[in-house]
Amino acid sequence: MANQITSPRGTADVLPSDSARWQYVEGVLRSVCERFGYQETRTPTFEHTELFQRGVGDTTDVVGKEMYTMEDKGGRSITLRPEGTAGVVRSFIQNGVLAGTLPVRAYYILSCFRYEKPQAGRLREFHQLGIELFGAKSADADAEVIRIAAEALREIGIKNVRLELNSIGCPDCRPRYREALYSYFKQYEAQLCDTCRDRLEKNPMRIIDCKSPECQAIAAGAPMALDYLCDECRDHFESVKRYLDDSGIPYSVNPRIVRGLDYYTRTVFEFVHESAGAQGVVCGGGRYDGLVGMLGGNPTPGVGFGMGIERLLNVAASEGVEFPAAPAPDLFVGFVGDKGREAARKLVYQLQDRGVHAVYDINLRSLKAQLKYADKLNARYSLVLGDDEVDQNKARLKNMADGSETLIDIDPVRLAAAL
RNA sequence: GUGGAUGUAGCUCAGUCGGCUAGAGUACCAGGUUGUGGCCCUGGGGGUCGUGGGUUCGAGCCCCACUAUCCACCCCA
Repeated sequence: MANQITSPRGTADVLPSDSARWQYVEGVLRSVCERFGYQETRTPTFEHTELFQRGVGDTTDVVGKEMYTMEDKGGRSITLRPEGTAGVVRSFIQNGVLAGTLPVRAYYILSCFRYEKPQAGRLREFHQLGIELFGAKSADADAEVIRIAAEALREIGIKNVRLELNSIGCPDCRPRYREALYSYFKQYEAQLCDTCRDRLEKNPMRIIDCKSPECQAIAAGAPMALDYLCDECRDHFESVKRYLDDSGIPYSVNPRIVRGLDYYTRTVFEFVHESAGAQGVVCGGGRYDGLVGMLGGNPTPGVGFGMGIERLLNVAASEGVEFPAAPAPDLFVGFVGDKGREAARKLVYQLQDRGVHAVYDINLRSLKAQLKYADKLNARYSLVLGDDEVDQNKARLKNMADGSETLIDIDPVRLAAAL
């Protein structure tokens, strides 16, 4: 292993033996999204750095210290996307999508990049499903998006997740709240941790999220965003809760959820898994009514979420969720002797041309080894061709699970029908 | 970025007080059975003991640095 080139830190391989799980999960997510009327969109892996600075926010950790930013040969500053929303918004403004029929419903499955210290459930390249719903400001949109997340988790078979919900207000009411927070924390300034003393000026809402015991104790008495909502925001939040009640989706209001991306307004939510360690947030999202305008489009409301595929897989594994097995061959064709070998190859070609998953041993091993191989591949049926079979055009079709055999003509049409 | 633990075969791991050519299970390959898988038996291939340096007659084991993984903080998916 000394000179072996390894994968860059924080990246992970999906091996052939893992890919069935990925495909299954992605398939479920796609079908849920499409059933709710969402269409897939794909955007570039890298964008102009400014997009994220303006969209996600300069003061966030994600933009401030976690981006993969580089200068390309033309002297442009480009950045590997750290999240999906900004790119989609950029694309939809640029291509006039938001000028068409509203609402617009879109989803994507893509990888994101953040330069963080890797740990379980946290990679430098990770994959997420995201959905975005543009052009609907009513709480119906928030409820729809949350319902999709809940349905996706349910269909994958994840049980121990809880939905946590909060409203962080809008540009009308947030300044009042910010001011109240500021003056509250100001009186305890000396007791706050170093980072929180910093946050006091920049973004006092973040102090609420601090894990240090001192800050937590202070934050316990801090004013809550919910108490400072303007009438519209309060009505909106009440409606979201009511629609969720109608959906039978349980939730708890957690005033501590503030989320680390600046574009959120009003509704923010997280689906948190019980078991997983510190990285229990499987899905997070919310409303971002100001983002389209901030990025130069006509002001258009939006709601969406991101769901981490790796975390989904981790959490599913921890709950013992069973995924469908990788596809196994329908038929393994073994052979003995040159005549058998020729016949086996031709038969496999004919079956493959008819869409049958048929295989033979291209390593030309002993019959015993061939059948061991068939067993490893989990083939449903096997067949052995030798001189006798070729001469009589008949072979014994063997069911690998129970060992039963039936005599059958060596004919691709009959065989395909028998499998 | 901070702190802690760990790194021996593809995988899971033993390896005593520093002492012969570094082991087991599993996986892989072959044979036992010249044309029938799973079970069993036999044999085989596979290691720069994470990397580099140091101590020592001698290092997988002790010391230092680096690196990677895991865990926690932080942040978030």
